[in-house]
Amino acid sequence: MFQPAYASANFPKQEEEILRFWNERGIYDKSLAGRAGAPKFVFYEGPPTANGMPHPGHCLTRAIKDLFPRYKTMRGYLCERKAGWDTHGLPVEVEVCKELGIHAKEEIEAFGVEAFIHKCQESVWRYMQEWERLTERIGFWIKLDEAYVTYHQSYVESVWWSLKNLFDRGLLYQGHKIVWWWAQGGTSLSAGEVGLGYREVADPSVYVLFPLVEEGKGSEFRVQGSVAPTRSVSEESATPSLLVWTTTPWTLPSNQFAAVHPELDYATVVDSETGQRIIMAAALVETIAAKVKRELNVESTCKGKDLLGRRYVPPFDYYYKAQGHRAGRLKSGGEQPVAWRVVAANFVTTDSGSGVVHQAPAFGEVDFQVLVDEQARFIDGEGPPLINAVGPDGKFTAEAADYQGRWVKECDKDITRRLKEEGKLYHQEQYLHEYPFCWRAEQDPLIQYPRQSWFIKTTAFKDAMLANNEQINWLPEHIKHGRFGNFLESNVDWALSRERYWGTPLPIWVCQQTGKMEAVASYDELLKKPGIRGTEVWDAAKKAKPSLPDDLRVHKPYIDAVTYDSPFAAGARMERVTEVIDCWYDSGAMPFAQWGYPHAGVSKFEEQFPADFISEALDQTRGWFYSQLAISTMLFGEKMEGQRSEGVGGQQSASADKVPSTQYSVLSTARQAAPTPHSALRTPQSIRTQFPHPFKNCIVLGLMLGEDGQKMSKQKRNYREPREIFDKYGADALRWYFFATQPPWTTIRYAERAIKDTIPEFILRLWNCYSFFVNYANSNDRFEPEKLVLSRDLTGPGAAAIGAPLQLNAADLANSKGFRPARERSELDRWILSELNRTIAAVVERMDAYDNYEACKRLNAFVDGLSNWYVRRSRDRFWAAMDAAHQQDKLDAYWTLYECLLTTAKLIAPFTPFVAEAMWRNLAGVFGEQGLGLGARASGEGSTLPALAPSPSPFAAESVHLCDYPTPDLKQIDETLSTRMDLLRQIASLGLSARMANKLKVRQPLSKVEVILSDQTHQAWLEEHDELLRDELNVKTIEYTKDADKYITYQVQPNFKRLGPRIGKLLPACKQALASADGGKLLAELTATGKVALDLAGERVELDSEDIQVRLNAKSGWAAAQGVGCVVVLATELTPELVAEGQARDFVRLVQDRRKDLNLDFTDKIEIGIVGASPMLQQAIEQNRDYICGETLAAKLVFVALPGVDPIEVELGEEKIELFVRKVGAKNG
RNA sequence: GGGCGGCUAGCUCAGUUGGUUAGAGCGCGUCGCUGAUAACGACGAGGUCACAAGUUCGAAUCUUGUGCCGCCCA
Repeated sequence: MFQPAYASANFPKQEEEILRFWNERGIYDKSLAGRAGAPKFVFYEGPPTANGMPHPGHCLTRAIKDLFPRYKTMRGYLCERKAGWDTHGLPVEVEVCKELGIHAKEEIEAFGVEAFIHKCQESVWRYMQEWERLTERIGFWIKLDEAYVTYHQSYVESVWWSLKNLFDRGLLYQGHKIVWWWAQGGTSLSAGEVGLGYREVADPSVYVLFPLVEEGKGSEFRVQGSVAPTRSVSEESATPSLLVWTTTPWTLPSNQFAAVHPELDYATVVDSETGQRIIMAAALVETIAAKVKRELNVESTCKGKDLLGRRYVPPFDYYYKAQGHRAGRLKSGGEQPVAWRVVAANFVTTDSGSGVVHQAPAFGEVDFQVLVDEQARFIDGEGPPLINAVGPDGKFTAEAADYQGRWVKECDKDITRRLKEEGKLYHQEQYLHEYPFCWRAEQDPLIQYPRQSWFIKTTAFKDAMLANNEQINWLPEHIKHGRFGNFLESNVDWALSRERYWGTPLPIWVCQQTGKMEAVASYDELLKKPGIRGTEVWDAAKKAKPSLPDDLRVHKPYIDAVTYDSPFAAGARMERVTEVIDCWYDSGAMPFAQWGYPHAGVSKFEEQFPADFISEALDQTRGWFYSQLAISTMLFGEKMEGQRSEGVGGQQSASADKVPSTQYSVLSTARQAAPTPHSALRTPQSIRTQFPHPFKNCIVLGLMLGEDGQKMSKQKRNYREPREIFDKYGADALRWYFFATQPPWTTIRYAERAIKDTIPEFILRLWNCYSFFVNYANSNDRFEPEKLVLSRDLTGPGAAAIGAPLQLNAADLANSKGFRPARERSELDRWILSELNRTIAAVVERMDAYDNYEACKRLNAFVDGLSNWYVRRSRDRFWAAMDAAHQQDKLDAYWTLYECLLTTAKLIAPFTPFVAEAMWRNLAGVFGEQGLGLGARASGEGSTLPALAPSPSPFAAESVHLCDYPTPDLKQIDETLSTRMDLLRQIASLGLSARMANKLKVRQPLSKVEVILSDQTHQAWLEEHDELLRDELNVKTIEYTKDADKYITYQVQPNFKRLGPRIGKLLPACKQALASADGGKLLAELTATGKVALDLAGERVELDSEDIQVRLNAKSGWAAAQGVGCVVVLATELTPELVAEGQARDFVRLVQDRRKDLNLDFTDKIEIGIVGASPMLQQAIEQNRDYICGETLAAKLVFVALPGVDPIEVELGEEKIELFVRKVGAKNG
């Protein structure tokens, strides 16, 4: 016997029970153990940060990360799932600062770096429990207790190893990065912080004249030591000036270039008043003329590219005086002045300004890139230096002597005034724009400012990364060449370092005397350095606070205290650089760092690299997706452009042209990379020859918006907390909502209603089929498969090994008592089994392609067919008596439904693991489990079926998640049957539609329907199998009418898809010709000769039956309904017999309602009394007495009151009668 | 400013290499069925497929442009 299944299941409660079951039985571990030795399916967990509450977006990620590993496990792969936590970075520091009520770096310093990082370490676990609970509750199977943690020493040391590798190969270098800088606070701000402080302000907008230097005249720059070119007075009017625009006059002293767009038109104009010749964008001449209110006469025009290389005299000579002459050798040969000339830049527009843009690379990220590009053209060391007349305090340095010590923004006016006095200012105005201020000191404008930073030379791997990207299967596909590919194409070197506190310390130590550096790959390696000192700082801290995790010893400030003897200079010490690294690097190192590789876990890493599957949301494109690809390509790629020979590291790899020059850097000239012999840690050959990229398939999830379509926000409360969703609807509902409502990459709008809807639409619908089955099987029928399924040793080749748990697939069931092969069963059974196997085939095919959405649609369609057609149309079979006449058909129905439900439980297990488990536990649980065996169950009693001979006790898999995923049995698939059943359902649908339109309710039997088909292929079959249709439509006979002209007209259309390529432009004429022809005649000709000929605009076109489409239209005056290829016509005349039968059915319905009201069990026998029925009605009831008594289980039907029974008054048609219903054997009264 | 994605029924979303009646679910309305009942079925109303131009015999679908929304980068 099955456990009773209640139609009103409490899914959330049931899920909690199943979670307990999984935990107690260790089902997840068993699912892995069951795949020991199987091929690997490698999954990587992109580490979430646990310092914030999880929200619905995280539920999606965790659900999809569970779906495919579960699926692949059932498909026979070993898929280990190691959890991970991202723990470093600015967000953590910000959280702690909030808690402490502080902001600035100096406040952190004042608070104490040591105490601060202790707080950070504690903070990252703040919401860990919520995360773990969510992970478990949503059914995400992953090893939480073996999670990797990015601040753990072993993880940090893996990262160190990789950085040492890069450093030794010359790929980790120092340079400048332009950051948004809060000068007063002495700190840079993250993008998020900058975003907080934008305000609209009016800044000066100045148009400055940069006089060009006449070609040839200024050629003295070639002579070392000579003075920079200037212009003589006579040149002034002859040689034009560039009109240069800027909104930050204070950056003009640091000018290095003037940028034009190479493809824009530039005009040389003559100022009608001053006679000056000025160059500006041609498109802006009128605008600027209007600004200065003078006529500007265009003298000539040229392209921007024609101006490239032209030299000019900058407005200030602080640098120009000494370096205006300087030239450097180009890589392409020849030489060029390093600065103060026109360069090309694609970002120049004619939207504002003059089309010529002042470039001060120190104070703009875009400008800086121009400098870097320029530097790249020169032989290393000979290119332009970075000019910067401003100190980190935001004040001019001695290099701009006139303004020394003054805050730059205050100098805008003085600078403008001076330009005006010197005749260099052409125009001045106010410019309204958004400009960022410090969000914690609102009066302080931020400036862009160069900071020394460490970079990884990712640009050297651009092609390798692009090649790897080609091999990744991105879903959706457009990510590959869209967002991600574009990002790779525009790759710039990775700015790795952060001037912060809580992060992986950059493992580079600097010689205090020579500035030479070396990298360290592990804490042990560090401790072995000669003359090591400073480890006592950690020892003391640990002693003072024994609860400190040992992992903190590789963090600031403890690691900073560790110094050792310099190998570069006797008596000098090596000290660590102060920076920590970008936490994205941590996450990207995860494929190897999660194992502590290469200090530990070497074989584990080799076995678990690369990943078969990862998934995160779109915002990880430049985050985790990139960091993984970049790091993996640099460390494990085969075509490592940055690497010479086979050696990973070593001096020879740091060749001059691959190591970026740092000589232009004022700050870093003293420090040079000092390659040291690399440690023995090398990339294993086995890894390097495999796929170099870190993941093969990546589902990029869409972002999840709140109920209002806005970004999810705690303040707006535009979503319901996951926990509440679980409690109200359950994890399966949420999961199905994610998987089945839309493809996972669409931007998804969180809709609680839609989550709720998944229950009746899918979960409950399936559950109803299941409870229907269980309740009938448990009824008097006693369908007990555990007593009918014979042992496995009888099932022949291909069956599971003896001793293995039963998975109850078709082969296991095949030798059971009362089990007939599908081909011997009824049409309906064969149909649903065909649908089942079609569904399996489609779901497997789609899931193997990572297409959960389409897979869900197929599952949903199957469950719909099972519920709304198979079970609905089979109810009578289950309801029939278990007598000789019905036994086999009944058993067929039971076996069919049982197989469908078992298989469906397996099919849905990866999607909705809880309801699948609940069904499986009951449907398969009757077999007992290993160790329990069949003996534990009573056998025989009460069964109406023959007892079985003793057989070895079979037992079933204890969890559906330990089963193999179903595979389709292609022999069971009958496409023709599917087509025919679709047609049958369509006819039924049309019949009901025609009834509706003619107010002929279904309870009223009709004598006949006539069906007209445009295509008679399946008509013979339909005629043979019309019992179902007669029942569904409640008609006595069904006729397939051939001579249909009285009911319908034909509408003939061309088959556009077929004819389009053939006759092209003649199609409209063809359509017209077919429409105006006599449809019936046309068809007759087609049937007779196989073709028809049309004359279209003088051309003869022959059409065969494939070339046309026929639609049937019902003529008016009939009770008919039309579909595309089918018309159904009802006979509407009613005989007295039909009316009586209709009344009988109405009466049955009333009695059944009454049974329900009386809470009778559906096997209870009753007695019926009727009072007040007309003779007509009495006669109708009498005529159908057997039918009525059979349907309602009435032992007695009388036309008198039943004593002691309360009657109810009911309406039957026009009549009102009193109805008495009593359970047989119930006490009177 | 650049890149990417989106815009289809009141709502949430499908729409398969372009094929002439654009679908589903929910919601709404009408009717019906029912011992699977937190149901179920049929029918109906509801669409300028964001807009414009183009390619084509034919465009929700391809091209270009515009608008709006979102994300990422500046």
